[in-house]
Order: sequence, then C-alpha cells, then structure tokens
Amino acid sequence: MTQDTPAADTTRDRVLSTSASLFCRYGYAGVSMRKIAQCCDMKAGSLYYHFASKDQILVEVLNLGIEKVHAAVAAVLRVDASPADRLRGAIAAHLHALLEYSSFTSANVRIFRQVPVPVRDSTLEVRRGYEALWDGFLGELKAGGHLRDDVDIRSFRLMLIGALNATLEWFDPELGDVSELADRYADMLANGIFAERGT
Amino acid sequence: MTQDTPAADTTRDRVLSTSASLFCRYGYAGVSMRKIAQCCDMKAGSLYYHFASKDQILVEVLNLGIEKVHAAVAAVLRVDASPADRLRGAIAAHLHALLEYSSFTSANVRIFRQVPVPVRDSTLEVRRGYEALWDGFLGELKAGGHLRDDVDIRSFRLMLIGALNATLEWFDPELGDVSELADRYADMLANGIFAERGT
DNA sequence: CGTTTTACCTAACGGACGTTAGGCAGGCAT
DNA sequence: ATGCCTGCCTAACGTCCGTTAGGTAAAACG
Repeated sequence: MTQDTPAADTTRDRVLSTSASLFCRYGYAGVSMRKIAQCCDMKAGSLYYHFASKDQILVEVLNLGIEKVHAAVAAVLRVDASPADRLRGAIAAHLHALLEYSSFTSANVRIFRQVPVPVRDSTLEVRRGYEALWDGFLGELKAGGHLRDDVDIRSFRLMLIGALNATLEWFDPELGDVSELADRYADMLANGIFAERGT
Repeated sequence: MTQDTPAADTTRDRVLSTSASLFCRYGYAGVSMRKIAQCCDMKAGSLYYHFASKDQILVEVLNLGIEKVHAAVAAVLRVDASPADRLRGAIAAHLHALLEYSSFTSANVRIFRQVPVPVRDSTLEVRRGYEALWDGFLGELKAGGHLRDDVDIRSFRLMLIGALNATLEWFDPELGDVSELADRYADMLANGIFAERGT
C-alpha cells in the first residue's frame, strides 16, 4: 500500500509526495488523513506531528507544484537559443514537470479549483509568478518581431498552458515520449495546422 | 441555498442539474447526498426515490455532459461552410456548451478522472463518440487538403479539446464574450502564432 | 368514494471523517 | 544516570457520510 512517487528521504517529504499523488488521483475531498498515513506506513494521528492540518499539507503541495514547474521552465529560458527552440524547450520543461518528475504539479492542475477558497488564495501569488515568467518570455518574442502582431500574449499564454496541462488527462509517459509530444505541440502552436494561412 | 443552473421543471432534472454544478465546483467526493438534497429543497432520503445511488446520479451527469456538447458541435458541423468557418463554429459550439449552457459538460471535464473506475468506464463509450465526431471532421479537412500534411489528427484533436476544456479554469462568461474567445482560439490554432512559418 | 401510486418525509444504521489528548520508546546532551 | 526532545502510537471526540426502512399526505384512477 506504500504508494509514493520519487525519492523522498525524510518522512515529511514522503508525506507531501504521497499526498500529491493521492490528491491528483482522488481529488481534495476524496483523500483522507487516514489514507495518506496508510500510504506512508503511519497512523493518521502521527501526521499532526509534521503538519497542523490537512489544509496545510494541501497548501504545501499546491505551492510545490508551481514552484517545481517554474524552476524547470525558468532554467530552460535562461539559455540562449532561437525563438522556436526556446518555445520548444519551455514547453518540454513544463510537460516533463507535469507528467514525469513528480505529482506536485499535476496535483495542482487537477485540484486547484476544488480546494477551499482560503487555501486557493494562499497559493495565488506563486501562481502569478509562473504566469509572469511566461508573459515575460512571450513579450520578448513579440518585441523581437517573432510573433504575429495580432496575437494577444495573455490569450495565447492561457491557451498554451491550458493545452499543456490538459495532456494530464490522456498522456501516459510510459507509453509515449514527452519530448516528442512537446515538439509536436510547439510546432502546431507556432505554425498552425492549416495548409495555408488565411483569415 | 437553492443553487441550480438553468430551467429544470421536473424534480429529477433539477437534481441532475444541481448535482452537475456541485460536482463541478467541489469534486466527486466533495459533494454529499445531503448537500445535493439541500440545494434542491429536499431531504437526502428523498433522492433515492429518483436515483438508486450517488453513483447513478454521477453517471447520468457525466453522460449528459458529453451528449450536450456532442449535439451542439454536431449541429454546427452539419451546415456547409468554409474550413475556417466550420472550425470556428465547432470551437464556438464546444465553448458555449462548456462555459454557458449548463454545468453538465464542465462537470464531466472537471471530475472525469477522479471518479470511481466502474463509473468512468460506463461513460467511455459516449466519450469516444464525441472524439470520433471531431476526428471525422478533421479527417474531412485533411482529405480536402486544408490541413498541413504533417499534422496528426489525433494529436491535434487532443490538443484542441484540451485547450478548449482548459478555458474552464479561467474564463468567466459574465466578463468575456465566448464567441470572441472562440474566434481567437480558432485563429491561433489554424494559423499559429509565429510571424513567419518555419521548422 | 375507496384504492393505488406518486413524491416526499423522519429516523436510524454502521462506518469514515478531521482532529486532539495523552502515552511511550529511543536518542541526545548534560 | 538523568532528563529532555523527537517521532511515532492509541483511543477517543463529535460530525458527517451513503443508504435504508417505514410512514404520510396528496394526487390519480377505478
């Protein structure tokens, strides 16, 4: 019944990691302290030695989810490359964080909207930081004349991140290659799917 | 506390409609029979006159969600128009069904992956029918030479529907115009966002 | 008018929930 | 050796869960 994602040496980290995958799969209300504890080979009461409440676990899981994907994308964007390559790389980084590295980012995507409002609000700042990272990058591209003049950056960012996050619903990293997926998405988004461009 | 979406004359329909919006907001496990009943001005036990179990409500909500969006998109695709207009229209139909008409489609998108496996399986067939509707349309476009040869229809359909469904996370139909949103999405997806097409 | 059916109710069942209080074993410093 | 701190445990609290059994008032029907 021990169901954890990657390496997690300390008990506290193991609880967070386990909670993330459970939240991701069963939703916020569908995961009990007893189930989290059971998956960590503990008893429910012991969780309160590390965390004050279920909601505190939740807040930490949600924030870690954004922080991890933020760090991965930011690292890619720091290196110099062509606009197409940077877009490809940033998309690949987001997808790897979402689909492979851990369940924190996927848990955030899945349960963000069904979490109690105070919890959601306390994670908004971290979230906005990630949005700003993308807007900055896309703004650079536009300033450099690499984007169509008539595409709105915010609209595209929302569509892009939405499309990436939605892969969670169907993509299985054991069956497909995340990097290939990223390349396909980057190509379709950058160049469109129509044979000829028109209005 | 009466929280229902649109017109729903019979009690049974009102229960389904109410359940859909509650499931959408709070997740599957986050909605109790007592809360559903309360929002319908009933007592929990009375729900069992209309439905055998919570899971039966869930199955009907999930299936209605797909059936409604399927009907809306199919109606649009029946009329003759240019490829760009048909794509725009189909996207608009999906978005209207998702964001405006009722909570059934949005509930499906939000909770499909956190529902008990038997329930999920019993709604797979309806889901596949909707995917086939899109694949048929996109196949026509490709056969007519309107799509780039190197875009994979299944990949694009997954990206497209994912992007559309993800609007649920941020778009508020009281603040923005769904048809405008559809136009922007259709344009970005059809033509891409880069100033010049490249590899 | 009597009877059946419809659509709801109340009350309760066993169990799971988040959380807390108090205990206990082992490592640490003094 | 003694006492504190860490990290877990058990047991219980009050509440809520899905579901069921049995009742009741009104409408529909013969």
